[in-house]
Amino acid sequence: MAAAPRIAKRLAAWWEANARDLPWRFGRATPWGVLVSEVMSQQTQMSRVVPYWQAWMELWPDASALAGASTAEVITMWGRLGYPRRALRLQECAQAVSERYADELPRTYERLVALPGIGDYTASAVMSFAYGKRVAVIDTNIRRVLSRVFLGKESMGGAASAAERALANTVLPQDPSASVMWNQAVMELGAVVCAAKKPLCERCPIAGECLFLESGLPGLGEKRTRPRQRFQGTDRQVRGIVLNALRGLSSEHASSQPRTTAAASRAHAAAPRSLPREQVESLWKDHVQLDSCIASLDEDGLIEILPDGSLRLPR
DNA sequence: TTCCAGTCAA
DNA sequence: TTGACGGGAA
Repeated sequence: MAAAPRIAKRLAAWWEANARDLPWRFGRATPWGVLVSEVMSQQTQMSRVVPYWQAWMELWPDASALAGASTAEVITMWGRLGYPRRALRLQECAQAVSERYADELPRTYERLVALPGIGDYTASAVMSFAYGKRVAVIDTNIRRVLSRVFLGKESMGGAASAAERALANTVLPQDPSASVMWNQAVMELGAVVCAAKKPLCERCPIAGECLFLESGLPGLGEKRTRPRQRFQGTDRQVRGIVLNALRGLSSEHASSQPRTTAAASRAHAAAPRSLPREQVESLWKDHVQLDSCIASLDEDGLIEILPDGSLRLPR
């Protein structure tokens, strides 16, 4: 770890020259905007997040604005970002911030992590990126980079171990401002250079300090997470199909892309229509699975089932 | 096929 | 600790 200060210096220079120009970076977003970007980025590539974040923040610039939106509109604006329960949690989070904290995002980790949909990563990211506090951020990129550089091996799957957290805290620069840049730079390096399967070591600013490279990339690409569930034919796919059909109902201008402000206004004004049972059944051949998914969507609060069996987004 | 700025419930 | 939870890109 003695090399950490030297690595931090190289990384800082690399960050200054190579940081992607994302709209919520470089002090251009409010703390709430930063939080929204982090929630949208959970398990989702940044490149896909940008247009959604811009449309979202234009429509709902602060927590109280989002708190006052209809659930149907929130789900519609979430579009095809994936994991739509995140949209529900984000609105619940907005309502909590609006009501409990007078529309001002809390400034402590403990209060942030207590909000709906905000876990350890997002709370830490907001503390660091929005408030400039010295907090170790632990995400999949940082875990991979730190494990490779300082331990010379791949990080294991599953939850971050105590050892990983200790490492992250040990190598984090003492100066708060430097710690923020460190978090962002390490994360960025993991995203664009120190990739999971094909690291671009020839373009890495700290290749000369990397124990993993020095050891010959032992176990690179080795399966270290449990096998992922196939998507085709799963409940996740069916849920997505049902939800997408309902999203298309909210307004005549519905689309899978982030809508314009004007179109969003019309969606807000229009009462969400419902999808007749007959059309619901045409969505998926296996009706047992279909009904199971409809029930789970209902339990999640993502849809409503009307007495006649038709479906709609919650009002 | 795998991976991606994770969170939550069981 | 494990499984469920979207969808798209390489």
